[in-house]
Amino acid sequence: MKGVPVQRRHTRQRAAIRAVLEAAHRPLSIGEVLELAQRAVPGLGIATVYRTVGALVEEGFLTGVEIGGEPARYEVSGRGHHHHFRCRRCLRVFEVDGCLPEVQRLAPSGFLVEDHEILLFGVCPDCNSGKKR
Amino acid sequence: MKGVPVQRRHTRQRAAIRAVLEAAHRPLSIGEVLELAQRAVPGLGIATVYRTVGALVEEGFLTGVEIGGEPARYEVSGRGHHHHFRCRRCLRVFEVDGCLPEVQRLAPSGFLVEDHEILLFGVCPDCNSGKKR
DNA sequence: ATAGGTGCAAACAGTTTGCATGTAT
DNA sequence: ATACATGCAAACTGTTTGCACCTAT
Repeated sequence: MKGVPVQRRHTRQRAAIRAVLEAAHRPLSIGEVLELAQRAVPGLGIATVYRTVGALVEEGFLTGVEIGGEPARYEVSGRGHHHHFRCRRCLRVFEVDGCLPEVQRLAPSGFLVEDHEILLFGVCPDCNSGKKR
Repeated sequence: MKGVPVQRRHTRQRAAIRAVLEAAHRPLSIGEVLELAQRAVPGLGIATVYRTVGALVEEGFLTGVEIGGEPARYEVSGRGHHHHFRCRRCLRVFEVDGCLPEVQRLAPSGFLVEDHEILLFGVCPDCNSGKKR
């Protein structure tokens, strides 16, 4: 059987993918990671991005950010509990610090709430000021 | 050119699809709609479900409920502002009445919040009491 | 030398679309 | 009669996987 590797190797593609995600201060989609990482590693294939990002999620280095209907995005872990804002114009997703612990109490009695997600939709500062369209 | 139909027809499949969504008191995925509606219309094809649900959304009869990573679900419109709870065991999605208007204020200044979504994850009463597994 | 990693292409799942046929009006 | 709806299969998109080749260790 194949099994999970017992050891990770340092490769150019893995380094590029990590670098791209660390540099971005917002969650990136697989496509965004591919495009950005290809600047450092031109021949980079999309399968490698999927596999590497998947591995980084398993390692706990990355956390997936799922927003309905759209492809998953990934951000570096460990920035504490936070939520997200998605801009309708540029379609980028931003971090939103803070939370409302009361959300847990929205559920009707009988429902056991273990986790929650708050998503905000609107227009980001850049797009609102007409800067980058 | 093709264009949008100027008139809707009443067909068995459309009636079955509406009925299924009205009977469910929770959002249903395309697959769930197909399975349930096929009890009334055996030969029903999945393309018809996609097209009909899409049309019902355009008409405003249905509203899409998107939960990250999973196929979209649909519920009948007009039940007022509410959010959703997703059970980790049975994977069903339930309505959650109420809201926290303060969520709008989570966004950093400069961000224009136009809408929001709150998702709760956990275990529903059925699954929690060990009823249906 | 060898366990892992990479790129390519094939395989998949969910969704959309073209088209010949069926049917509500 | 005719415009709209349906079912099937093909086409697409995003994601996963098999495999021969490459490379960090």
